[in-house]
Order: sequence, then structure tokens, then C-alpha cells
Amino acid sequence: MRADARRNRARVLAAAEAVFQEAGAAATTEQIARRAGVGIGTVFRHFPTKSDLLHAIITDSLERLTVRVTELESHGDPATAFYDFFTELVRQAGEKHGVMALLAQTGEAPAVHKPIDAWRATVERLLARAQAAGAVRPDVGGDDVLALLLGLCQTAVTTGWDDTRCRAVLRVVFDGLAARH
Amino acid sequence: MRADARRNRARVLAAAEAVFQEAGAAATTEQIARRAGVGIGTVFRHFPTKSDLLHAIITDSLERLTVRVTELESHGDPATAFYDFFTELVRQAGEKHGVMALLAQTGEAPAVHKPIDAWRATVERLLARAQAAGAVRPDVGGDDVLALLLGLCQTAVTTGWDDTRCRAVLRVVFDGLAARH
Amino acid sequence: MRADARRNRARVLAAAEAVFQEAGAAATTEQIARRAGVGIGTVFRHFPTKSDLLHAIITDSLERLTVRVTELESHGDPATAFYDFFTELVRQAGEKHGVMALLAQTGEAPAVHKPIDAWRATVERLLARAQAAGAVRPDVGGDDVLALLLGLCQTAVTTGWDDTRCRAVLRVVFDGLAARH
Amino acid sequence: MRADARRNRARVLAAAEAVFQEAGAAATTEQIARRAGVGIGTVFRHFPTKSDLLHAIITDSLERLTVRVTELESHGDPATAFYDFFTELVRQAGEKHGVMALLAQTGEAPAVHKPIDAWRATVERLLARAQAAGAVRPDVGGDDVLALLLGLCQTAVTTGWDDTRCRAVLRVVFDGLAARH
DNA sequence: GATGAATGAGGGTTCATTCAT
DNA sequence: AATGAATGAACCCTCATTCAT
Repeated sequence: MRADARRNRARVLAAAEAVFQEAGAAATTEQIARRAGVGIGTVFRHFPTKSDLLHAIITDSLERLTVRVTELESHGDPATAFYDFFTELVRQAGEKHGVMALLAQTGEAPAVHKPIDAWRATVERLLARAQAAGAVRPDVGGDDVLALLLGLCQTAVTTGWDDTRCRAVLRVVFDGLAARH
Repeated sequence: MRADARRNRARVLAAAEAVFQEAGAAATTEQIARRAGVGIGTVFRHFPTKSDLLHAIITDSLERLTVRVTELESHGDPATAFYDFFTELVRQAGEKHGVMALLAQTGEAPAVHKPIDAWRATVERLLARAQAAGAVRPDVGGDDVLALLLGLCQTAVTTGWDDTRCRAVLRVVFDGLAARH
Repeated sequence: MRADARRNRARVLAAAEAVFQEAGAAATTEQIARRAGVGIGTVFRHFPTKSDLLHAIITDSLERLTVRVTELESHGDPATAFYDFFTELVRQAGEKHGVMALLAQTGEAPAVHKPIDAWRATVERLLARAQAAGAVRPDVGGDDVLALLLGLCQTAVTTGWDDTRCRAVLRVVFDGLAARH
Repeated sequence: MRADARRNRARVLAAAEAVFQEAGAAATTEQIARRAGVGIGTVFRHFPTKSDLLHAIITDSLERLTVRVTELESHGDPATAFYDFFTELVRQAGEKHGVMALLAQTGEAPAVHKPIDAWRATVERLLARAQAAGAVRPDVGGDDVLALLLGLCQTAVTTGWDDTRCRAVLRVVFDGLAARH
């Protein structure tokens, strides 16, 4: 029965991510349970608090992203790794709508500071290598890059960018990041 | 009695803006009424729905912004007007925290499409003049600029940028916007 | 509408007392609302917490009892006042079943310490006068009397004493209270 | 495998008594299972309903009390046996807090009438002998004594009597019970 | 027009009980 | 026989909205 429980936990997590995406921060625990095909009690068994669920989603997402960064780093030159990651993230951002909105809501943000901080380190390494390779101007810090990244992701999501818009905006930002002086 | 009503409407609007700023999306109608110094019934008389209230705040804000654009346009060269406006907006974004969060919640965003569209024309004019003056690359459209603007504003608000971060991020974006080719 | 509100508050209070009596500590807020003929929101408007409701019931009850003591004191000799009060209280105890049970539940008791303490003073005065008149042995304190009173009331309620049982038990206790040495 | 089951039953019973004592009526079945060191399923195998568990605790307690009465009867004179039992019971009452509270909750009390009735016979025998020895007035019945007993136990529990209070109250009641006429 | 009391659907959460393993 | 994950009715409480005064 350990296997069942683990499978259900994963199902709930996936359902939560999906529902937060569709319904935004207003997503209900019941909706999540229904989507996962389990009783509401099961959701609470695995995530005693809505905040716990949120925390789990963030941690989970960031872990997958960290894996992706490592992959990119091992395959090509630092500049490509950096810009590909940036591009990929903004394009995929649509999936994170609800979670972002939820994070914006007061009170929950502190709960996810730790996983976010852990991830920040990864992004900073990616940036440092791109800067060492001369592909990114040296006067921007990891936090600035993260800020840009978050901003673009949020808007991509909120206003539903298509591929053309995405490309246009990223071109501007990338030119800005590459600019000397 | 019409004067009374109009004054109350304005008071509620101001109170709502203030309360959304302080309490975020969780602000209740009662808090707004208390802040405005009126009964809750009065709030609902002027804005039959919370959505209506939200709509009014946005419309109101955008109208004030339009005025600001006109002001900037009449005072200096197109490049300065464009970049000053952009900077100012991102810096002031903090004040709109709660409203943004609420907009992110499903169902409300469509309600404010119209006032945003109206404002879009104003921003596009500002951009066109800056481009004509050679201060902004010609291959970005108004929508791209708006997308960047919204993204940065949202993140400024969500993650609480201070002035240093603000300046760093804007430097990158402005360099990107000014870049030739 | 102030009058309406006051009337509703009283209705809720009465309903709560009745429902706690019938359903015991397990009484739900909905039952109370239904009994009072109001919506559940009204109950919460007047008593934001179940604990507040409990507190109000206790305070209310004790105030009525204090009035009753004063009445008895002004009408007859101290001995009669004391024993009549004791008898009356035990006989009426049936009405307080649920409240007593609720008090017994951990966590709520502290909330009602103050009104109980206030009432204690009244009972102590009643006792002191009866002792001064030689009708009650001098070696019992107010707390001892209250303890006896509470114990008998609770059991009267829990086990449903009829008048005969009541008289028999009180005879024993009164003899004990009157005993010299 | 029968031995295992019997041992588990006993463990659950002991755990339930302990947990009800510590957590009061709010004790959950899971707490009990955890304390007993068994799975929650095991608790329900032995006691299909929380009410069954309660019933078993009461029955168990009363059986032990019956044994205690027999012990007291065989060791000394009837008067001492009677008064010692009475005293002992009230003093130990604290241990039954949660169970009493639970009994007070609607619907459960009837379930334990039978074991209480069985025990009544034992107490009545104790009383009859004390009366025959002239140590207790002849005009009180077993039910009166039980009523007093229960009342004092409940209050001892509810209001947390210390030894001094216990002695003071019992002195009054014993004087009343011994009184002639 | 203004007021604020009343309303009740809906949210998060708990826990006795069931059932697959 | 034992386990503990799953279930869902029921609880307390909130808050947008309505309506009597």
C-alpha cells in the first residue's frame, strides 16, 4: 500500500498544478481532489495545508528546472546554455500561472523562499559562466536576471503571449543583456 | 444630494485603491467601506459588484496615466518622454499590488480589457514618436513594449524591488530597446 | 434596525441555551441558527466565535442568578435565603446541561473564569450571612459550597433527578452543612 | 494468533483510557491507536465504533471497582469500608475526565446504562451493611448515594479539586450521611 | 441616498469509519 | 489478523451581496 500512496501523492501534485493553471489562485481543494480522482481527505492526508501543497508544487517545479539547467550546461557552450534556458523558461511559463498568482498573495511567499533560494544558486552559476564567456554584460547580477525572468514569465502567462510576441520581447531583452557598457 | 453621492463615489474609489494596496487581493468590501468612512451599502450602491469596483479602479488609474503621458509629451523631447514614462511607471507599480493580484484571479481580467485597450493607443503614440526620433529601435511594436512594461511592473510589485534593482533592470531593458539591429 | 439587531441577539442567545441543553456540547452553530430562526451568518455577526457564544451564555445566566440572590436576600432571613437558593439552583440545573458539558471541555473554561469569579462573590456573601446567623457550620468556605453546588447541579442534569431524588440528596447535604463540628 | 489479538485488545483499552484522560473528549481514534502502538484498523477491529470503545472502558472500570469493593468489605468494618470507598472514588475521579465528558455528550450515555446498573448492586450492598452497622442514616437509598457520588466525582474532575477541597467537601457530605433523623 | 444587519453558499480542515493490501 | 491509506460528511467560519429601516 506504500506504492498506492506514492502514486496518489504524485497524482494530487499533478492535479494541483493543472488546476492552479486553469483556475488561478482561486483553485479549490475540492477541484484538485476531483481532478486527481481522489477524495478530498486524501489531498489533506498528503498535504495537511493548502500552503503545504503550494510548497510542494514549487519545490517540485524548481527541482525539475534544476535538472534541466544541468542538462543544458553539459551539452553546449555557456552562452547557448544561458540563452536557451531563458527562452525555454519564458515559453513554458504558461504552465505556472496559478502558482505565480498564489505566490503573489501575501502570507504564502515566505513558505517557498527556501526552494527558490536553492534554485537561485543554480541560475547564478549559469549566468556566471555566460558572463565569463563574454556572452552577457558583467554589470548584471543574478538577482537582476531572475527579476527579468520572473517578470517576463508572469506576463507571458497573464497576457497569453504567442511565439511571435515571445521572440520579439526576448530579442530586446537579450540585446540588452549582451550590450557592452 | 448629487454632490454628496459623487463625493462618496470618489472616497470609495480612493479607499479601495489604498486597501487593495495594503491588504492585497484578500481585501474585503467591509475594509474598503470602513476606510472610506461609509456604510457597506454605499459601496454596493456605487459599485454593484466587486468586479465593478475593480474595473473602476483600473479605468481611473489608466486615465490618470494618460494625462501623465500628455504632460510628458508636451514638456520635452520624445526620447526622454518615452524613457521617463517607462521608468516612472515601473517605479510606481508598487502601489498597484492588490489590484494586479486580483486581476490575476480568474474571471476578472477580461473585465478590464477595454480600458487597457484605450490606454494602449496612448502608449503607442509615445513609442512611435520615440522611434521617429531614433531613440528606440524600429523593430519593436507597441504590444511588445506593453508586454515588457506589464511584466516589469508585475514583478516589481510581486517581489518588491527597491530602487537599485529597478535601475539595474531598466538599464538592461533600455539598452535592449535602444540597440540597433 | 438597531432594535432588530438587539432582538436577534437575544433570540440567538436563547436558542443557544436551548440547543445546548438538548444536544449537549455537540450542538452545532447551524442548529442554533435554525432554532433562532436566523441565518448562520447572523449568529457569527453577534458571536464571532463559538467560544464567544458560550461566554455570553454563561455571563447571561450568572447575571440572572445574581439578581435572584439579591431578591432572596431582601425577602427573608439569611438561613432561608441560603437554603432556598441552593435548592432552587439544583432544581433548575437541568437547563444548563450542555453549557456545563461545554465548560468541561478543555480550552473553553478559561474564557468564562471572570464572570464565574464575579458570581462567586455573590454566593460567598449569601453564605457568610447564613453562617453569621448560625445556620451553616463555620468551617466551610465559599469554594466548598460552590463545589457542592456545581457537583449536585451537574448530576441532577446528567442523570435526570426527579423531585424526590432532589429532596433526598439535598436533605443529606443540608444536614451536613448544618452539622456542628 | 488469538493471544496476539487479546493482547492488542487490552493495549488499545489501556491506551484509550490514557488518551481520554490527557486529551479529554476531543481525543481521536488515531491518537489512541498511536498510543497503543497498533494501526488504526486494529482499533476498529476490536471496537467497531467509538461508542463500543467507550462502553468497554466503562465496563472495564466498573469491574475493577467491584473488585475493589469486595476487597474493602473483606478487610474491615462496614463503616470504614463504605467511607473509604467513597473517598477513594472521588479522589481517583480525575482519571476519568475524558470519559465523563464523552458520556455527557448526547447519545452515548444510554450505551453505558447496563454496566452502571450492574455496579449499582455492588454499591448498594456496601451501603446496606454500613447502614446496618449504624454508620449511615437509614433514610437514604442506594440511588441517593450514587447520585451524590457521581455528582462529586464529576465536579472533582471538571474543576480540578485538590486534596484540601476534596476533604472539605467530603466532610460535609459524610456528616450529612451520618446525621440521625 | 445611506446604512448596516441579515443571508447563505462556499472554503479549508478534521476525523470516524471503510477497505485494499 | 493487522495495517494504514482513502473516504466524505460535517464542522466552523468568511464575505460578497441583498434588503429592511
